[in-house]
Amino acid sequence: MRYQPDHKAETRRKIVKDASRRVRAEGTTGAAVSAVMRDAGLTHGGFYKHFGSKDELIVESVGEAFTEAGEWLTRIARQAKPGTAWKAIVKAYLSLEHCDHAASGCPLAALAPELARSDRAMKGRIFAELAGYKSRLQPLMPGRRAADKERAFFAIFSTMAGAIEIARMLPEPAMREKVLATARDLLLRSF
Amino acid sequence: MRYQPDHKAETRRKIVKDASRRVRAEGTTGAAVSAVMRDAGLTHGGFYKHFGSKDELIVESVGEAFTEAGEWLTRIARQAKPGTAWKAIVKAYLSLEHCDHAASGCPLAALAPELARSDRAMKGRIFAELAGYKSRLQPLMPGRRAADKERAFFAIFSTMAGAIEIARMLPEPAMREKVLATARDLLLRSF
DNA sequence: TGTACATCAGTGAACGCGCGTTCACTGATGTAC
DNA sequence: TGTACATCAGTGAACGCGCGTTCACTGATGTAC
Repeated sequence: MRYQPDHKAETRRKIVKDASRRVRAEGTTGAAVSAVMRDAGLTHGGFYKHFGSKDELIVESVGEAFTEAGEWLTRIARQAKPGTAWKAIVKAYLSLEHCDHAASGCPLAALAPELARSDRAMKGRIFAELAGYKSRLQPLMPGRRAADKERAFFAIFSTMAGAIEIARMLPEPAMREKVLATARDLLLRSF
Repeated sequence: MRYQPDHKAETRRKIVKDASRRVRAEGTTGAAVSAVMRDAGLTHGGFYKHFGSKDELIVESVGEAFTEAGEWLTRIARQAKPGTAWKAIVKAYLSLEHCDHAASGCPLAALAPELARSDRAMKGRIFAELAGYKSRLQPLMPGRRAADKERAFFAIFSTMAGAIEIARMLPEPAMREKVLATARDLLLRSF
């Protein structure tokens, strides 16, 4: 064969990774198949050798984004002093760095309303990805019992995603930082 | 003339109102010019008698959405007992009713990430609409000084918009209500 | 060992479609004379 | 008072364009004999 045995699988993974960044940066409609394939160094014609439809790519890209964001935040938690993991997550999530780089950030802040509008079949698969993100991060949340941690997850990620989104609408970095700091203060003093 | 003197202005306002609902329900790319005109009982050909471009309609629709949401929440505040205005706003915003009806709800929860991605010229105009929303609602927020109320506005609307967005991704009403209740609890106990 | 054929990831032209946009036209009313 | 023309909100066909998708083809490698 012309290529290594796992060449095709690697190409597919690269397409998903590139698509994941582009979807977060430009939205699900903004990330065109041809642009994604160009990102991966390929031509658009080969796309359907790897995926059955663009929707399939979108679902996998969103899954990849949740996975990457989950890895990012668990790494942050691992590097934090014992007992401060969730505070480290809040500080990293609510940073100007995250705010100004949607492409490598949390898909909730980048895409939530669009994902909520997707059709039933897709919505189910995307919800499964969100559930995976939650089950990965929930143990790092404050609270004694699992139910407390679950509530903390929802409250903390609601505030963080909303704050990043509002901050991203603001033209001045100083204004963005003000919104992020306000959300940080609310969360750090409330749990 | 064939029509009343203010007929054209009224038609334009109807187009903007209908577009505002459709944009909140389906996103800026989902709300096609022809669909918006059909909503208003017109054909798409007449669109450019009223608007210079689709972007112009989007900006005005988002402005209309902020105005409608501002009126809704100030009405809620007016009907609340003295000193509980912001709590009434939190309860109304974080209701299943609002969660399940994006078309008539807050544009932050329906559109924030898409709006953040719009090009510089549009972004400036959309920021101005957000600033109007903020200046209308900030006086109703908890806190003594204006700076406190501003921080409360950012923190509360971040949490509320994020919670509605996450809830809208969930398939079961009970799960949506759990997220909304969690965000309500956080806000009502933190200010 | 050498030739003919099979495989298959990737190419690039082409498809139909819906989009934003344009434009010649309609037809009811107002105005000029 | 009656006729010719101007106005202008709205119509509907058409435009170019980019999209998702399809498909005949390429060409390097592996296999059959």
